[in-house]
Amino acid sequence: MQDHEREHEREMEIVHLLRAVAVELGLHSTRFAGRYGMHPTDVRALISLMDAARAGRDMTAGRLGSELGLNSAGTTALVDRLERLGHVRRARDERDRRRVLIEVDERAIALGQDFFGPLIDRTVELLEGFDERERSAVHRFLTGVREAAAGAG
Amino acid sequence: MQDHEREHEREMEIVHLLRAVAVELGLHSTRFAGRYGMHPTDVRALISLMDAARAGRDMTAGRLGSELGLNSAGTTALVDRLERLGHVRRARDERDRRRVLIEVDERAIALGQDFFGPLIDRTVELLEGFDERERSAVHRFLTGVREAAAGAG
DNA sequence: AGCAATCATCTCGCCGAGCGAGATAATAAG
DNA sequence: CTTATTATCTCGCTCGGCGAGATGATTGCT
Repeated sequence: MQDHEREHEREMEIVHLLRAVAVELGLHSTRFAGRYGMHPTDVRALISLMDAARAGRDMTAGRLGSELGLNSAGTTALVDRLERLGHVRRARDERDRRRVLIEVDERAIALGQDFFGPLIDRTVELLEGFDERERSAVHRFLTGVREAAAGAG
Repeated sequence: MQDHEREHEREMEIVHLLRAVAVELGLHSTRFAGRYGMHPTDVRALISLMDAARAGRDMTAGRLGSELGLNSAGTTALVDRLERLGHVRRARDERDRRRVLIEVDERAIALGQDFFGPLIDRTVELLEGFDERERSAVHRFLTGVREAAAGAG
């Protein structure tokens, strides 16, 4: 076998690893959802809401729905479910009273940290064993894949 | 700001990048599903089936369902859908006639390659710009995360 | 061999997530 | 001030997935 063939196999192995990781992370979210009586979409919604909160942006019902690819009916149902579970609150936007702001409850945030925290910690530990050039490689790889996935299809 | 704090921020940035990649790959699968009249579960099923085929393992209805976290009723419905679309065939296992082997149709494989091929190619190209130590870093990172996600929760 | 227990899949009836169409209320445009 | 647009919600429906249980095939026990 030639060198460049061997190299290509090595690259394909990484591609399959990446897919396996994506699947595994999906399953992890699903376990989280199931444990707290939610569905995958609800978890994705909480993640979007926490991202927005961390970035200091406020989130409306409509924006949440469009990020998740839901139409308005589905979005209303989603927020109803999360509100019923006590994970979010609805609040009218006083500047534009057509809009409904969705606020995450502090306990939902704590729940998410309890569940995803260990995984995040393990990942950070892993990265602490890397030197700067290796971390940079991981960073470039992930950035490149994200752009390829967002751009393709 | 201290050095180790800066380093920790860099590591958390990678953690968030990883999550973003997982989300983006999920959305990409969803687009593929929507384009061909399928649901996310159907795509995951085809991926499992192709993985098995590539590894030379044959896949039964029950094993497929358990990999996807479906019960037997849901599995039957899933295989019905895929069969109706012509993506798979049912075949009795002649060694153990209780079992139903699921075979992927060649055209379904071609479909998947058409859709995921460009993304895979872009990823391989990306990796070709990496030297062996960098590739090794990416490989170790993905392996570590996969194990952490599989083990946690 | 013969009968019970187990296993793999399928059928039936139901629940609930998400969609399309359209209603309602608030804001913007003319 | 009337009309168009925007944000959300309501209603009725489809269909993926579940629980319970039926059916057919295999294995174990005696």
